[in-house]
Amino acid sequence: MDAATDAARPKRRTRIQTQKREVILEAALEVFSQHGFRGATIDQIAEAAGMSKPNLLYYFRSKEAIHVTLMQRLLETWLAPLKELDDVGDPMAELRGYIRRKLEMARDYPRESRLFANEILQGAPRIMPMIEGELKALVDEKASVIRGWMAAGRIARTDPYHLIFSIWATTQHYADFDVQVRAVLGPRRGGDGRFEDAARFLEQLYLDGLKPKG
Amino acid sequence: MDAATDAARPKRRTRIQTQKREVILEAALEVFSQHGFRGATIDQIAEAAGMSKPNLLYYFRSKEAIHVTLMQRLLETWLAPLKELDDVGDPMAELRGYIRRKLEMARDYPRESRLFANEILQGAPRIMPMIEGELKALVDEKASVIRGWMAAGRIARTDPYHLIFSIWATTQHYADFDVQVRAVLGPRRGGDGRFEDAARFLEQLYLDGLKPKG
DNA sequence: CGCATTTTTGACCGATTGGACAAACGTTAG
DNA sequence: CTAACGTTTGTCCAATCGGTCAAAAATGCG
Repeated sequence: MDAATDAARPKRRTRIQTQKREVILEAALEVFSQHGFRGATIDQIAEAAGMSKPNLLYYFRSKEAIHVTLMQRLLETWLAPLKELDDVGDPMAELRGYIRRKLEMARDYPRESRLFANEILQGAPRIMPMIEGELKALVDEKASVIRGWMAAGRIARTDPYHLIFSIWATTQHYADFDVQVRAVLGPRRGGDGRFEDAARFLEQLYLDGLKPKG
Repeated sequence: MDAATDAARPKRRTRIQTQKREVILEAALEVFSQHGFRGATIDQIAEAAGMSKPNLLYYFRSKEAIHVTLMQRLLETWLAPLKELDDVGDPMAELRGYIRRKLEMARDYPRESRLFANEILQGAPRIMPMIEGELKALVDEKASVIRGWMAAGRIARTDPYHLIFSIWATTQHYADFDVQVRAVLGPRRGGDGRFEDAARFLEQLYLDGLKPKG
């Protein structure tokens, strides 16, 4: 039951090991993000990686080890946009930039978003420590930055945590609920332009809300 | 591979059948929402329903039949808040009411929200027809209502579809990503008050956005 | 080359899964 | 009582799962 920590100490790795582990992780991202952890099978991942199951298990101890390694790498990518939120920049421009970056990630890395969503939905059984650790620490830090902006009267006073949640929710929605979004918008409005439409809408929402001008 | 349509034609049902099917569906909601479709086992559902596996399979043909029946019922509950959005009411009050109702559903029926999210995440393999049918039709109708409000200058002009998406995303987030929300907020801010905090934040966001008063 | 190490594979295993089935049990109407 | 029908269960099965293992194949190296 102990967490399979393949990256615990820096093991010596041959060139082939490094390569193949990369191939496996890419294949696992594809499979896990489509079927979830329990829904995915080692055979599927092995096939997607172009190797036999025992061969795959030569590079990773277990299915869980693959998943843990994948989630660790993912979290870095995942937190990057928030890390860029800069204390000294213009508040509204910083927030707009953050929303734009998150929306771009939903567009360009939907598999990563779904993998993450799947894990959280199941109660984060394998990554809770990372949530309570790195992720919470970063959010606390940035919430504090945002609170500073509010105290200085540079943006409206509100709850910075729920502000961050709302940005996560609205942007990741376009990756996690993609099939629903496309089905509802239909072929015309649901085509390539939907991310631009979303960006325009969110910009207006976070800027002025919905109250009519006047 | 044909959809198990237990409710296709109105089969005769004894009192016991009606009762037990209800018990099974409640148990299935609990189990499916926690582990997803593939992660859940018939044994788990049977145990949660207080009966043996063969007994459960006497009332439902298969695991998939349970899931389909569950999703059909769920969709009704799920669309109810949007159905209440009233053309003739005050636009901002109507939208605020809709957000409130959706947030209450996230608070009071998180299992239903997670079950739905899980299904969409996997690509909606079992409920795509309902998404493209009932759900899309209702959204189209209400988007048209909202567009009417915009044309009349009663709320700001923007994309009504993405407005609805953003309300879904921000409210359901508190059910689907609950463990993350609670972990980030910590025991103090993540307690019972988090839904009221969220309601206050969202009300302000949808009303005025984040621009400082000036 | 020859030897050691790394990589790959086929065969196999125990556990779990969704589901089938017939027999047993309970209930009710005649 | 008893025949008919609805309900429940124990047992079983084939398929699939994650993972092991020993042996073969490939590779690196002096």
